Amino acid sequence: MARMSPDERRAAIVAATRAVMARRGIAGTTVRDVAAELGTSSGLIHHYYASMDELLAEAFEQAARTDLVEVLEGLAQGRDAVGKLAMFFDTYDRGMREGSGDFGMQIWLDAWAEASRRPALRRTSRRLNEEWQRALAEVIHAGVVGGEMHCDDPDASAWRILSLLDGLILQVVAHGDVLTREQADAWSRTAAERELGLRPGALSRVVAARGG
Amino acid sequence: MARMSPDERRAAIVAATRAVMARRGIAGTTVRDVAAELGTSSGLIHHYYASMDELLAEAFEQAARTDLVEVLEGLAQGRDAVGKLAMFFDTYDRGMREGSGDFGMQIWLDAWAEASRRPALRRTSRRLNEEWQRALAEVIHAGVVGGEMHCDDPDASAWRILSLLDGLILQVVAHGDVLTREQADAWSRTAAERELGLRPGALSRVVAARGG
DNA sequence: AGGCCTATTGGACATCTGCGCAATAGGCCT
DNA sequence: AGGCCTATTGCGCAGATGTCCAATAGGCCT
Repeated sequence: MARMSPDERRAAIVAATRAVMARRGIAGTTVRDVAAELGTSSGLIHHYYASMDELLAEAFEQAARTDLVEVLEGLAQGRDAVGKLAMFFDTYDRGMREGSGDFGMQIWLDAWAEASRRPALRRTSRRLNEEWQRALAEVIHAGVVGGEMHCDDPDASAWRILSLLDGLILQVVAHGDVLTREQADAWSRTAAERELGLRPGALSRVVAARGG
Repeated sequence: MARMSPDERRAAIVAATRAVMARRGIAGTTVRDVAAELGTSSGLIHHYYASMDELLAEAFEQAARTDLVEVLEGLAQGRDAVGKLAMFFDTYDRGMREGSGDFGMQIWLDAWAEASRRPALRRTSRRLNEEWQRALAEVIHAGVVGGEMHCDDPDASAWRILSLLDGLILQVVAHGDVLTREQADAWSRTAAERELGLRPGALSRVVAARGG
């Protein structure tokens, strides 16, 4: 394989790892799979990453951060706190049905399950979850200060909204059509409205869905 | 090892598998671990179970059903719908901190993650989750009919309460002390009270916690 | 007691895993 | 051109895993 600069090579390795991860899940991704995807030798991967755990954590970090950034950008587009929150759900829902589809969420299920066995992965997964929660908590706090929302404990509310979303999506991804994506989306918005003392429908979809 | 009847031996194998699963998770349970736990040879396991997949599915089914039955029994002890619901949270919380501890929930994380790859496991996991939801929905329905609660859609409320609980517990099990068990417990009760139009504290712990 | 069924053993086998290492080769610098 | 740094190779190692199999032994039957 062509000789690359360390930075390029590291990026290429992580990209290949993400591709394999999307196909086989985190637990099912091996050094040799990544090397094959990249068209290089397995030794090369260890030249850049001391352990598989480290590589998986890095690849998961990037994949998950891409989603997070997307949601944060959506958040920034809202003009007030309620608008930001509505955009949050919009972006999240769109990412779920377009982006990497169910597989984008599948890696979260894998990460949560593998967290107890892989320290590096646990730290990454935890940190990203906390970032999601913090972003949400900030919007809620701003909404309370601005008089748009009522909430005693923005921190707790953020965890509840996020955890409900996680729990609902989990059913969709793991169990197929027990719940639909539409139900998960609508129900989490409804719960957030109640959580923050908003009128029903205040967090409805901002932009109409594309695919019907 | 003493010679046993096929029925006894099968039961013993599943019991040993459950013990190992509680310690190492589903993905981390190997034939040799089970054999060691049982004090027999690994060959014996395959004499009764054609494949490891089959054994894991069977063991998960039994472990998950044990938890479900425990919660259903707790449910039955409540005198009215609100009391039943409070007992539901009590039993759930107790099972979480006593029984197999965090690892009792770890097998659920494993099951959800593995569901997309193992059909037998997916069916089992899905069916049991639906049973949890149905039990909750029935209590809510009864509470609405009896005038104790207000709820437009008991089915949806049951899914929301369950999914929030799943989502919160997930953080506790996967990420350590991001959230505490106590917060997961208290917050899910609070959310359920709001969901069903109950006064704050209506679903508080029935029996005082033992361990402090 | 003798025979037969089968529960049980203990290890072999092929495969896969992460990881390490000596050898090779690409490319920038003087 | 020559030299040096290091990206890259390709294989080997040790350990783990699921599965299979010939041999052993326990206990019910006649």
